[in-house]
Amino acid sequence: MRASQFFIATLKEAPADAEVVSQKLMLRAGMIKRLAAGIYTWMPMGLRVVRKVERIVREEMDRAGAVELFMPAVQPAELWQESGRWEKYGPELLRFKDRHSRDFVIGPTHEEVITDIVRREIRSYRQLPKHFYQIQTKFRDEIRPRFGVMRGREFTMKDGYSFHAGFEDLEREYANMYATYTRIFSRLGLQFRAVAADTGSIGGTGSHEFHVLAESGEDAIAFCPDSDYAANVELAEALAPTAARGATIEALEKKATPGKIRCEDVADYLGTALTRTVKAIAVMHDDEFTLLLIRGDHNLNEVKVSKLPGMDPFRFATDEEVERHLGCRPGYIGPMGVDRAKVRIIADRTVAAMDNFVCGANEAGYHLTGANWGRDLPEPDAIADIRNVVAGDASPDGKGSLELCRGIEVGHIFQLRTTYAEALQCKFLDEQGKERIMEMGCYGIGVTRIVGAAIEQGNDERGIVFPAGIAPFELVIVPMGAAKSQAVRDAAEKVYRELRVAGVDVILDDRDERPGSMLADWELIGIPHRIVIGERGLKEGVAEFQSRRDAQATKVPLAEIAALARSRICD
RNA sequence: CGGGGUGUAGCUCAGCCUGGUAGAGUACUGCGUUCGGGACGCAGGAGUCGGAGGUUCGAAUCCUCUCACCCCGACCA
Repeated sequence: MRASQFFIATLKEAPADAEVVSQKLMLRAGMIKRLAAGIYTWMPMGLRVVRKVERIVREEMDRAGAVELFMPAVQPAELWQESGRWEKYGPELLRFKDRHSRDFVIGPTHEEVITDIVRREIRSYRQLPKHFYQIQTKFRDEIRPRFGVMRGREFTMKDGYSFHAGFEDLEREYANMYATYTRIFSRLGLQFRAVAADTGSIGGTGSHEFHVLAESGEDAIAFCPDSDYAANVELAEALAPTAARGATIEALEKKATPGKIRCEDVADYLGTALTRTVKAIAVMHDDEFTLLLIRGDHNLNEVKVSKLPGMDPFRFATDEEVERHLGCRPGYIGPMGVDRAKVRIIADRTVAAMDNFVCGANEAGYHLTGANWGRDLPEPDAIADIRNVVAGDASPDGKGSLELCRGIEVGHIFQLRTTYAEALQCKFLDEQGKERIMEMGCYGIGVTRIVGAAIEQGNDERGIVFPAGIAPFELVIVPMGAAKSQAVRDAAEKVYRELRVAGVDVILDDRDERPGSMLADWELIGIPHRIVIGERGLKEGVAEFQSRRDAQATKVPLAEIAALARSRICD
């Protein structure tokens, strides 16, 4: 490729609304153009990256035994009504009517369509198992699109669906996909981690998310460095403390804490540790008022709470409701002296094991110190895991302690079991000639999100640092002052020809820009390797080779530079 | 949807408070000088000031409505 024929449109400044580094760099490098909220054009430079990601995904899916097809983005409402998701999916599902006012959707995912295909095509256990996948445009009408291509409304996704005669075979394919995804993200050059995910309404353990590790990630991940345990923080279990409750040493005392509402402030004011304080969170389920107790330094896990019996759905109580049930406004509420016939108290496992703690006095401006279960107040009505794990917590697998990191979800594998197959009556005949419902798995990869995630992970002050496998070009040849020097032009053309013949994905910058702006452009775009050819070097018969991460260029005899570049690219 | 903010040239923004000929940088075009780290000079093209209505002799500026976008909270690859 010659730069003059290609399309390069870099920007010195990023549009003001760009938030994360990947979005800024992609806009500056001219890879994407925003058309509407969460909707982007992939410009030629960016599209090359998408295509390279797709190619790796496709190769590995094919190798894993999946077979590619291509389903329509536009889908009739009937299928969605049949699966029940026409009602359940909510406003994220983009719906519209055609000219005959028939209802359609733009597919946010393709379970319905693929299940419809399979139920029509597959009759016998002899045709199973089968794994179909596609790389397709999806549309999800996100509440708040942001972070450019990482949470767009229109995006490219690889979605695969496997169909099985029985659960054991689904488990086999699930393991196959786990391995395949691991291979894909490794080949993409990403630092990632597979984590156990919430299986929501389906239940069971059959779901893993693959996260690219990045500070800007929207998901928190708990993992154990001493084992392979990793889980979404929403899911990671906080074990009960192993140490038993201590002796009730301190006397219960009421202390004035004027204006101190947050646990941090109370602890500071009383000169005690934050870990000795207990915060009470008032929630409502229908008309039932419940106080949730967690240690001052911990955070409530709403997913865990909503899984408790009689808590789904719950909401936070209003100030007025708090005052009605406790006779005190929020900030000083606590479990002490409440009417337990009307107020249920659920203590986090950690809180249940605390002694001599600090809590609100249910009187504005006062907290209690030296509170003890049993002596000062009845034991909680229930003890449960209702908090987020924190770094240092014991790993649920008993093999050490947890650490936290942030991640961008780029893949998700899921044992769907028979949910969709049942709704759409996707059946087959088994060996006994008996009709049975198929077991299903689904497997997604956010292709366009990967581009953003890779840049979040690979960038420096000069721009993008792409993993070699997905950069728009593997190598760029930058001739210095080509307009003036026939020797430079000839040398550049010769090296360009050699590399092309060798099968290198090379771009020759024949734009005759000033050296500074050419170099700055290619660093911004993140091309992994470059060869600089100039009069200065040619006099000594050398050109320069430099990889994107190298601090300095290496001088190489002109005759050898193509071979050197080839070997460096293959590393 | 609730709360906050912004709409002026492709991009970054000034001008608005206090109404009076629409600006700068960058990008683009031409010429000249420059040419190994985003050069410089001169000349030029480029904007329904988000839209509609109103106040006024006069509105980018004041008022009302509206649309779009962004940021903070509840969804997902």
